[in-house]
Amino acid sequence: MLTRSEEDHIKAVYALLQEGESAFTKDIAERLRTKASSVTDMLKKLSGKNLLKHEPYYGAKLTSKGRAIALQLVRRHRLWETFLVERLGFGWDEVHEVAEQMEHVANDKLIDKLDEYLGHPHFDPHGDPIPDKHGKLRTRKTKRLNTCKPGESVRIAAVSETTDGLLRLLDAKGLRIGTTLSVQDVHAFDGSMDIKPQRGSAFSLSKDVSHHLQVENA
Amino acid sequence: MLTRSEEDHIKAVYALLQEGESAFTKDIAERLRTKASSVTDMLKKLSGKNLLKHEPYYGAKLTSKGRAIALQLVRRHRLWETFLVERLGFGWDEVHEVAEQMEHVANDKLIDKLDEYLGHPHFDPHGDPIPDKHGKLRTRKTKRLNTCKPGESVRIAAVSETTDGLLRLLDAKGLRIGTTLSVQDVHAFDGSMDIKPQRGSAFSLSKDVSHHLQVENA
DNA sequence: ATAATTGTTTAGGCTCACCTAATATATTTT
DNA sequence: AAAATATATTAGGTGAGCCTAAACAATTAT
Repeated sequence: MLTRSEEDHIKAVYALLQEGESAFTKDIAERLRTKASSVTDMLKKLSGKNLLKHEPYYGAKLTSKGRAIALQLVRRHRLWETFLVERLGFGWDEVHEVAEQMEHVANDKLIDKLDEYLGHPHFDPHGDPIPDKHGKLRTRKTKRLNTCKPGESVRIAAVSETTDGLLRLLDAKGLRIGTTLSVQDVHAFDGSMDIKPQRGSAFSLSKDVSHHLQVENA
Repeated sequence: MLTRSEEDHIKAVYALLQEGESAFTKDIAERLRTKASSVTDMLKKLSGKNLLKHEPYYGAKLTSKGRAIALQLVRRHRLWETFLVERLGFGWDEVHEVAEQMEHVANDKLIDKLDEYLGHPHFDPHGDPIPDKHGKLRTRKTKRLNTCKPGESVRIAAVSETTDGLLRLLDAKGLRIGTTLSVQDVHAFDGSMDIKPQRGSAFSLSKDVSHHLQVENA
């Protein structure tokens, strides 16, 4: 049985490894709004429990045991988010905080039943894949919108969930999961991009935004 | 913002005050599976936050602020129990532990939406009343089955939720919330009672059981 | 009324998860 | 290559929430 803090650290390491090569102390601390020295302590502790490998000064990697736990947490988080949006009628920009708390409720039967109740969804409201009972993730070939070239036609598959200002911005522009759009122009100067949704008129997106949109070929 | 432990203590005090006159250190400790000295510490702390009055050696009483918090927790707990049974298909004997965890998820909007989703229920799966948003409880005139006399005809309104062996026993005997039954005989020797459900044949219940059944006139 | 028992509080200690400050290592700049 | 900078670890400290043991208060039995 893990404490909440242990779970949070494992999830942070998992998330950072998803984003890049390694999970560094500093980045973990930033994500958890804590200090690097606290993270070092916890990495040692988790290392002792065989949930991750901590090479001092070179970051952390999860063991398979640790990864299984992280996937379990991600599963819980995304199932609850799905519940909150689809059943309780929350906006997709409001659910992260709440799910962050709910994911720590530890009861396997609960999650199995919730999964069933929701119809075994494969993706959450932000388009992120929900690991199944065994930690298996459905993968898609997606790329970030900012890497697309003028002329490409793509569908929005997922949005990085961490920033809720972003979600409100997308709402305001009428962009959501499943929206199809074509890239009209990319401006080298600032990386901004002119896009045209399938229905609706063209407008431009900053690189900050396009970078957080995962798209797949339409 | 209260910690989980603070919330647990307030709920324990509330529950004990419901059952009897006073909430004593020892009983709180027992309920929380902790030690009396730890409870004393916490009572001091909560006293300082004006959530309860602690008369040393004479137990604790909640202030109105403390009672409001307790009712809030009871509301969360019973709404989640209702969700677990009615939506996820849990048995009524399986939900206490899980709800014990879920009740600590703090988000008012979540509880309001859950309440709405469930259709603003007034009673939980064990027949216990669910406080509304403002902490108001629907009251009924119930009595314990063991206080009934032969010849009385009553309906089961609620079952003390704390003992899950009891709930399984009731399941096995076909007794549930809403079941109507008549009292046939009461044996002075052991306080056991012969009852006959409206449909089905008569059998007897120990005082241990009848004492935990809240009934109302049929 | 005194003694024994039961329950409560106080005193002092422990662990967990954090912190700051100091030190060590790695990386980047000059 | 040396110096400056960024990041990580170690050392030592703090508060929360628990603990045990001892002192204290109230209740019950003799």
